[in-house]
Amino acid sequence: MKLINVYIEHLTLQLNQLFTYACDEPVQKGCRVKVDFAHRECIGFVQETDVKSDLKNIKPVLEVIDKEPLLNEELLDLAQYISKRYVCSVISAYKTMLPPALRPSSTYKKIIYEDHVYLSSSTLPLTSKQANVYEEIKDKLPMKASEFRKLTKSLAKPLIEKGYVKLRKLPKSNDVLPSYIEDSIHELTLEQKNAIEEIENSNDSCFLLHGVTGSGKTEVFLHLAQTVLKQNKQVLFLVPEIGLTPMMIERVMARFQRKVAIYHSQLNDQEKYEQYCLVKDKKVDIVIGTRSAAFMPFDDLGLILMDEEHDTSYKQDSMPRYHTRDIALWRAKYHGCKVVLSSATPSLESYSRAYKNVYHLVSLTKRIYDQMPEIHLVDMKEERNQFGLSQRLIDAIQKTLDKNDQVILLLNRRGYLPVVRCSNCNEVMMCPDCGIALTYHKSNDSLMCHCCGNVYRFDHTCPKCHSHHFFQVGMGTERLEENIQMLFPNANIVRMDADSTKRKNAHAKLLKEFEQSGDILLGTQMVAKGLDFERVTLVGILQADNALIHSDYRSCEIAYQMLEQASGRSGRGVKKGDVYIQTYDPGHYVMQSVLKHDYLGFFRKEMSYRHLGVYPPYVFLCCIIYSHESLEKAMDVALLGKQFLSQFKVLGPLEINMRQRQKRVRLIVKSKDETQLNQTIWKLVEYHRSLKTNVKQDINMYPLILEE
DNA sequence: AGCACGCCGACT
DNA sequence: GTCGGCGTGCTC
Repeated sequence: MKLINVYIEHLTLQLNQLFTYACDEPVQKGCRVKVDFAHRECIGFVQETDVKSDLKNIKPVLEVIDKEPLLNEELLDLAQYISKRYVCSVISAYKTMLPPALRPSSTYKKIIYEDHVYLSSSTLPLTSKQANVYEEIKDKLPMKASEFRKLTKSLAKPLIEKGYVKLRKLPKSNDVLPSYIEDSIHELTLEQKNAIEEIENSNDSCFLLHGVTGSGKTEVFLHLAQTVLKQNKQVLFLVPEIGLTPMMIERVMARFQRKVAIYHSQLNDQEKYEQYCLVKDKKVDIVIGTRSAAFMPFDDLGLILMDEEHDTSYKQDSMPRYHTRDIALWRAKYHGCKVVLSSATPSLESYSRAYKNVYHLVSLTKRIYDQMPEIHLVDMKEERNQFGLSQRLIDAIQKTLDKNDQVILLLNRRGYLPVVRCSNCNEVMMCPDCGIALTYHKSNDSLMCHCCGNVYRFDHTCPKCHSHHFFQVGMGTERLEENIQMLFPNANIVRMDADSTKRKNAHAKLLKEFEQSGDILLGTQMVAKGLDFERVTLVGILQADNALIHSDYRSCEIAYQMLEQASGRSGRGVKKGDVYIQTYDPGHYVMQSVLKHDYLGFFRKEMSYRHLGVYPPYVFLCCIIYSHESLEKAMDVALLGKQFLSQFKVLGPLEINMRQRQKRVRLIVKSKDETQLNQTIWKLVEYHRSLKTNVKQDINMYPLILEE
């Protein structure tokens, strides 16, 4: 009797261990099996074959699901690395690495197939009509059966029956590629040429391309990719979750034609599966996509490009909480290829590594059209606030519209009213699950929790005192749109936020609409990222201090990145651009650094604060959240956890927002020694299991955002 | 995470 | 005397 070791699906970190089953059928590492586990059917993922065991009661596997391994050796190894580094189960790493349709889940996801027609040979006689059609279409094969029937009409059947063509079932494919655009090849600037040469001629493996906004980083990317493709190697092109995804895909497609796979969260399961197979079957050389694209089954990777490397969407905020940068570096090492991280506003972590020559720093200091936009800090203490706008910004918008140029306005808050407060009894509408204020959305006349996404009916009656009157304080993008339309009745306004981009491809559609006929693009931070429209010469940022008031250690870095990136959307063409930043604190070093486009100045200042406060990149952090319906219970277990971690500096326990009606308590662990931190956290997992408590412990290694 | 097991209170 | 409440512990 042959024995195998499998990981069991769905069980949390508590059960990150192998279980032995008997299996006489041949089965390989990396395949799924169906097993009986604790009196129910589960999916197991084969990790080891031909193992020895002296356990009694070894059950047989019920069914071998896969003939071929789902993951190759490299990706199986990568899962072990993710599990170790991020303190998560190996099975959770496998799950994120696979497209949903192939995940080791207990519910089978259906893969839809359709018929394709292939050329075949036959000696059976054809009628002249049949022969004519056959001659016409035989060079166009293979094609979809539906298309074939359209072309051949009634002659389809005899051609198939006589064996001149044959049918084969393939997974149904949808065209996920965006509309085709013309490629525009730009003459490289001297800086760009030097950057390309420096990267290609170096023996270093990881580069940080620091280029100011509008300096043509994409063109550098495309040239580097070209060289690698000529060597018949593959290129992975990573982009952040939103915003510039459609624009970047278009440019890569325009340059390299159709041998591109695309992978991002907006694809449905079927589409993801198709794109995954394109890579697995070696039908494409370039993959462009968001963080999940980092797990594509490459066999000969030649280059990894990571655009806007500072973007926080590169870190997954559910298990496994990996950072895409770590995955990129690991895979580059495995394939012996280069990684280029790129940003106009690098993360402090990456820039400090470049500073210490861990990464090779390459800089682009000039814009293609050589003119940085001019920044105007508008001191809101001295301005009258009209519908959220200062007179200076209103004048600037009017001037820009008069010139027939375009405007981008950024307000990082969606909805209509961020807080709904009864004007009679001061009651604030709150989310019962999260305990935070609900936002009023006018479009569907409802209250939404921006934490959990729950939507509640709103009958405009206070649940406490039954009054019908509410304060109208604060503003989100929805209300701003209304106000702007009032101020500029002839302007065509496009609003882009999480609400207006919910539908599929809404992103690309809104951007197209703005490009063709829009005057003002108004939105949340997603309008700050990567957009490249030559006619935009004014960017206005409202409530710029919002980002600074968080207590998070990273809030200044995030604020700086957001302001500088948003500023970078202005004046990207021949015309000079302006940026108006409305703030109550124009003297703040974040504002002053943005004013002078002084990244290095910001970096030095922020690093000195991080050093003083003992925060990354000077130490490694781990964030642990204990949750339970009783605050007291969660607090008790958190205190035990803190005791267990007494060798480190631990902040907390601190009560934070509830989630799903569970009270939550947070610990933050700081350590200068990464290995020691990692090992101790694994011991904490063991310790927590030994407590046999029903308080949940959730671990986030190297967190980017602390306030949850 | 489920789901069986087990130890007490309410009820035909 | 039994039905079922949910706290606890195990899963090859």
